[in-house]
This record gives sequence, structure tokens and C-alpha cells, in this order.
Amino acid sequence: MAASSVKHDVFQAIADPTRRKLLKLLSKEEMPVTAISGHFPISRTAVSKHLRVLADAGLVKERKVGRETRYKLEPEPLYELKDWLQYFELFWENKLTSLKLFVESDKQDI
Amino acid sequence: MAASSVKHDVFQAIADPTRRKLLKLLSKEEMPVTAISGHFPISRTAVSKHLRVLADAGLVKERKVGRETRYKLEPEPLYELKDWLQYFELFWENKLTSLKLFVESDKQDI
DNA sequence: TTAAAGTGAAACCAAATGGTTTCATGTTTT
DNA sequence: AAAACATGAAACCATTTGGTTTCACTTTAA
Repeated sequence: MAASSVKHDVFQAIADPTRRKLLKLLSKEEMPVTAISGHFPISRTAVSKHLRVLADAGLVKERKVGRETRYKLEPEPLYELKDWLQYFELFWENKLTSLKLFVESDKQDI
Repeated sequence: MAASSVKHDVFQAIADPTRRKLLKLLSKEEMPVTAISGHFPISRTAVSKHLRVLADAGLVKERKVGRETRYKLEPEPLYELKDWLQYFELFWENKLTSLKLFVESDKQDI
């Protein structure tokens, strides 16, 4: 329920390669913006905007500490992605015909 | 053979909600463009362009049959997404308790 | 109390994106 | 052979996106 405040969805947030790198970086440790932007060839402001997109999707959390703003990974929204993906796993299990038939039979009984 | 021929990557391909619906639709059966576009409020040409993006990412395969072009799901490229996601599962397991509560609150009759 | 550091907001820009309508081409059908 | 169907390519358009530079505001340090 609390996820209704997201302005950007997780699919769009991870579409950009820079944002995917940001997520990996922030998974290791909480970091302030200037330190983060040292890892990228773009301007600090550009990094800041990517962080905003990630925050809007709920994928990072920001915390003000003095004059710094520190960001860290917030992995929960990725669960939506996992759910979405799970549906397709049924199809790629290298053409397991029985499984496919099972699905097409509309889940008679589990 | 390698994925080097992809013009659009899978992350960008699934970022659009229309394309995600296309993938679900084409997972059920192979369909020609006109039939596909009947499921969407946009023009046939727009659907065709989305199909091109998905094909470039390797997510659908097209087959000419007479005057039709039929499309079907090709789920393999989603492996990359699964791999990417797997890294982050390490982190969201740390918050397993709260996550478990969240998930179960969504499934009322467990 | 100045100076410097850390950051976000604003204004701006080029390119990409998602959509449209029109047209050309190949394939059936009559 | 002519008409109808199925589709992709082209040209075009508005909006979004990813980037920049500049500016203002807080917070710390000299």
C-alpha cells in the first residue's frame, strides 16, 4: 500500500545503465553525493538527478547528515520486478512442454 | 551468436508498460500484428514499432506467414534481468522480516 | 565572520521516445 | 486483373530524458 507514492516505477528507474551502477555502488555503503559522483564521468548535478529518479522509485533512501545528503540502497521495490519476471520463468525453463501445458490448463490444482 | 547484435537492451525494452503487456500477450500464443494491435488503444503502426524494439532486444521472434508477420515471445534474454536481480536478493534478505510481512499482507488467504 | 564545502533548483539544450498519418509493397481473394 | 488485406517505412510532432552551466542556500571550518 505504501508504494502508491512512487512517481517513477522501478522498470523505468533501472532502464538507465548509470542508475543501475548507482544501485550497485550504494548497495555496498551509504554515500554522500560528491563521493558518489566521483565514480561517474558525468557532472555531480546529473548524478543528483539520477538519484532523484531512484528515490522516486523507492530504490534509494536519502538521509541528511550535516551539509551532506547520504544515499543508500533500498532494495524492496525490486520485488515487483522479481514478481514480474517470475511469470516468464515458466516459459524459459528450456521449453518444458509439460510445464507450459500446466500453465495453459489454467492452474487446475496446485 | 553473442548478444552483441542487440540494438536495444532488455532493461530498456521492458521499461515501457505497453511493451510489458505485449510480452505477456505473446507468451500465450503467436499472433500477427493486426490481431495484436486489437488489444491496445494505440495505432497498429505504434504497436509495430514497439514490436521492433522487443525484437531488437531479442524478446520476440517474428515469422512471415503469407502476408502476415507473426510474433511470439522469446524469453531467453530475460535471463540477463534475472542475473542482475539476483545480486540484489542478497540485500533484501537482510530485511526479510518486514518484507515477509508486506508480502503476506497482500495474499489474504495463505 | 568570512570562506569553503555540499547540495538542489532552475534554465537551458540536443537527442531519444512514443505517438500519429500517409504511402509503398507484397499477398490473397474475387 | 483488380480489389482488399497485412505490414513496414517515412515523415512529422510533442514530450521526456539525460546532460550541462549557473545560482542560491546550508553547514562547517579558518
